[in-house]
Amino acid sequence: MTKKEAILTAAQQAFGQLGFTAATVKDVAGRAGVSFGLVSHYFGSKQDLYLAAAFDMADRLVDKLSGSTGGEGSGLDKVRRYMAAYFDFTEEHRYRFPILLRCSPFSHLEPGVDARRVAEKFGVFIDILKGCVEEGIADGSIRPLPREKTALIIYGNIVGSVRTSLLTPYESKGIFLDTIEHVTRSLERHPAAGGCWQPVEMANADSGTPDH
Amino acid sequence: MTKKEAILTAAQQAFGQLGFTAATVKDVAGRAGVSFGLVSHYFGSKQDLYLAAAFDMADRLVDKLSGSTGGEGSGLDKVRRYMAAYFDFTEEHRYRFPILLRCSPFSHLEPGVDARRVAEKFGVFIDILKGCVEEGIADGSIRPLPREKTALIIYGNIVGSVRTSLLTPYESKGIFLDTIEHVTRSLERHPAAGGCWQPVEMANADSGTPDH
Amino acid sequence: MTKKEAILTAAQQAFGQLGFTAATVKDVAGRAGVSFGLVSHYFGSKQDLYLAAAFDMADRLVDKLSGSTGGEGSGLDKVRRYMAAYFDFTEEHRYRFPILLRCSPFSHLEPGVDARRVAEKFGVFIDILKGCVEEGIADGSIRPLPREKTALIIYGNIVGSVRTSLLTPYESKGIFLDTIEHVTRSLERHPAAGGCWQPVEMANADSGTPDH
Amino acid sequence: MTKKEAILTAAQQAFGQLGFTAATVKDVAGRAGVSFGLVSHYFGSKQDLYLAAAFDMADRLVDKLSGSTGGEGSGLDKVRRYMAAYFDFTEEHRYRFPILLRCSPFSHLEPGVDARRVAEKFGVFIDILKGCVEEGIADGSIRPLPREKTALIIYGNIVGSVRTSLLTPYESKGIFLDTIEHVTRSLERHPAAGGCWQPVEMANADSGTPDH
DNA sequence: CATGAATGAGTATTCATTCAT
DNA sequence: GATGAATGAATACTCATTCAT
Repeated sequence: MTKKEAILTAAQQAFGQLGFTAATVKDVAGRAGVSFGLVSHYFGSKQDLYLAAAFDMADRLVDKLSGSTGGEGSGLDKVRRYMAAYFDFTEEHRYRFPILLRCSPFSHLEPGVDARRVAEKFGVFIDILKGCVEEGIADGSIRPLPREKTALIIYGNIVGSVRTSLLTPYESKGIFLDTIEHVTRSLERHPAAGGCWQPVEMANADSGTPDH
Repeated sequence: MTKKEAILTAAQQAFGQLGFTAATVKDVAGRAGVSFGLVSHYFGSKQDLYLAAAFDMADRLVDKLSGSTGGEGSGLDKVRRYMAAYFDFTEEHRYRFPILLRCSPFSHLEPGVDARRVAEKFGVFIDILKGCVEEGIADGSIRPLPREKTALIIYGNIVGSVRTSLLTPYESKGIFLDTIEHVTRSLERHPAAGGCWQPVEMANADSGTPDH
Repeated sequence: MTKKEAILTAAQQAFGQLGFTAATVKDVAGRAGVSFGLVSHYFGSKQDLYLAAAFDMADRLVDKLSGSTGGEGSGLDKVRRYMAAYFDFTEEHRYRFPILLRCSPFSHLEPGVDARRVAEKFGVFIDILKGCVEEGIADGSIRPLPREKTALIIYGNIVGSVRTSLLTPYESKGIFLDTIEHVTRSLERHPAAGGCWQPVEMANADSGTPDH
Repeated sequence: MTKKEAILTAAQQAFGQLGFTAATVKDVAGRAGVSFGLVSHYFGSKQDLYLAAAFDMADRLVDKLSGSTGGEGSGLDKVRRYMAAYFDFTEEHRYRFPILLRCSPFSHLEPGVDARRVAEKFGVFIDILKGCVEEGIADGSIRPLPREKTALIIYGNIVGSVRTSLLTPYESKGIFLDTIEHVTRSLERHPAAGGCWQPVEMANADSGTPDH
């Protein structure tokens, strides 16, 4: 790993734990094992570093979501695969993911962070999910529901459970799978049949092998 | 309004907008129209002020939720009334509520804030909701589901939609009512009948008359 | 004890322990069990209170030294009685005396304290001692030594041992009596005879009954 | 002189004049001609700077006292040389020495200063002096006296005269030499002979060439 | 007499940023 | 590429003092 990569990883962890304001450039440099001068040498200002760290994680997540929602399957299946991939990603990057909880349009952006650039970047997450919902309504696996709002509600559902799992002290083992079922029950057009969708697979359903 | 109350209200707004670290005591004093010395005179340290501001809002919300979930009705009804009351509260206190989004165990607590005191305070929100779920399972209005996790998922649903509505630039008009239906569809035991629950009433269903 | 007296006593203790700058008016009020407004009501500014507290102790000490050095006896005897009275006083007022260690021309006066008023007040201590030395030289009990400097050296001897006893963690039990002998050996004109002076009596030679 | 050294020297002067609480970091930076940020960059907190400044002077003084009390001579001679070296040091560093008057176990340590670290450091001064006294008692140049207490009394004598000279407005020219004679008369075993000790030499007997 | 609300100057400390090496 | 010396703006907090009740 180059020193530049080390700085980026350290920034993701530091900002994820402490937030933009409370994390310090010196702390990032310390975690990365480099002098603090090198941070600005590579990434410029603190805000630039923050966005670089967040966007790097966002890009990885977009890749994963795009990959998971492609291919065969009903729209409802794809919604389920989207959720599973999202949850999987949070556990895969347990220490680096939290920056996305902070640097997102669903969170309070701290002053000094350019909100427009963030909203633009994260619109993609909603768009991919909305595409799955639309597909499901078209193929009959999902009830006729308002597309945009339904995507937002599901996304809120996802983030809500991620927050519960990562941040709270409450007992939430297995909440990710339950959340997928919760959403499925609400969306599915033919609950009686029960066979309109495939079971999801999550690499790290309970504990997994997180980074670091 | 006494100056002490003015400081508390100003703190709720300032911390809600900017967060614990980024908000400054000077800013709070300025919003309240008092000298900054008076802030520490009444509330001590910044952290004490932060918790006082958050707990004041939490107490108000607990009162509202307790009141709304009492009385007649099925467990599913009570879940619906809980959600309606919660959403109502966010719109009623549009400028003072956000501190509860930040100072909660579902959020990253900024360094310097005592996490235990927060978790203890907010456990009540989950407990009330869990009580409604248990009641619904007992009276047959809600499917047999894991009680604790279901309460957490619903709570995550609520907070997810509040975040979408208050923080994102996405089009989310009416998302609160849709979220209630989303949760209802997922929980209800007899979807066919459709009559196990009563329509909810929200004082501020779309825009309302927020504070300030 | 009136509240005014309580404030003065509290000030002597607080300033003695913490010094002028580090002690606070609020702390003095707290020790005295009165509101801090009352302190300035009675004593005006912090500096005025400081000097009032110090001068009150100084006046008590001057009375004691004057009383002890009067009456019969050789000059050397009077020097010995002066020292004994001084040491006695420090033990009698163990918690209130230290302000005199701080507020004296032999100490660094903290900025904000009027040095002239202090030097004027404390000149009396040296003058009384110098009078004893002069008497001793005249009556032959003390060697012919420079009067002023000898008084200053003895006074330094006294204060040095008081500091050792009150402030240091070093083993110094009985140091007051040894200091008197140390000074006597240095001053006496006829050491061989050994009978030119009377034994001193100290009320609290080792531990005593200090105030508070 | 590097900026770091300049800060240390400035701190010695500022703390010596004003004391720990009253001296400000800003003042130290101003005297050293550097920005105040550099002070914490090099020395951390104000307390760390205070101890660094005091211990630097203490180390210099220990070196001087050790050097002066080594070599040939009776124990009484060594006590005299110890005193001469001590007095010499105070005049050599007239503006930087006073911090040792403040930051010593013989002074009130201001709140915020670690008393144990100070007591440990300054125990050496007493130990060296006690060594000389013991030597003198052994070789017969000093009367049989309690070793520890005698060392403490002499040390108090020294500090008393230093305080008189440096701090008071009283006429004290030549007091250092008189103090040495005062102590000598008290300690010497054979005053009649008068030849058991050598005359001391002080580099700066009256005014000298102080620093700065 | 007595209280404490209210003010604002002053201080230590943190930290992003720049720049010479 | 890499370091850390150097700066100064910003902030939480303390505290003496004033004044209305």
